[in-house]
Amino acid sequence: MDDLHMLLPSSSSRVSASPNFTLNMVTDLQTQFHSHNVNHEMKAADHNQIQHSDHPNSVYDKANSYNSGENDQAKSDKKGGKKEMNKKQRYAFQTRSQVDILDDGYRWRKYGQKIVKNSKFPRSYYKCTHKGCNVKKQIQRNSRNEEIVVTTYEGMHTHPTDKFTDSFEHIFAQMHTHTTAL
DNA sequence: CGCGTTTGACCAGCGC
DNA sequence: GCGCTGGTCAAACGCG
Repeated sequence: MDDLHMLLPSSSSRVSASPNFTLNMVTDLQTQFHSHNVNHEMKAADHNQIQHSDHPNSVYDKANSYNSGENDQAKSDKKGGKKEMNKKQRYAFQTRSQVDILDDGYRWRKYGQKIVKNSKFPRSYYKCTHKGCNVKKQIQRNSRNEEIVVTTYEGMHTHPTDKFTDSFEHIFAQMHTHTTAL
């Protein structure tokens, strides 16, 4: 669990020259961890644990019954009858950043924002804009620590990143250097 | 003009 | 059944 609480020092998240660079590191790291089988993958259960560590009455408890798959399908499914849910892969991680928007190499379109209970900050909902890719993510700032941004990914991208093709090793090395446990 | 954001409305699930 | 809450839609709007 410790390795899931990957936080960048705020100083490195505030690289003024290229703020996106560090943020890219954070999000892409998760992907890389996944592909490297280092067990940094976080699923719904882990996700809840994380939230529980911050909010015993986490609103994320409902995440386990999360019901949205492909949007159009989900919509018709809702009308025609419910299906089993809980099938979508969800990955959550926390980053320490001054900005909410993590540029992870994919293009996202914001489709909603909600005030959620137990949080001072609104939760933002994004969809991947790539054609045929239904990945979503939620971004929410931790109400107890404003520096911490919780990002929840749902689904797997069906396409490579639009950018960020630089050598990851360099970034990965830096990430290890800056990673701290909660 | 195309794409992304904002924001109020709507809907479904859940607890009481 | 009702109200609360979270998630999504979609029209209006902004920006390059």
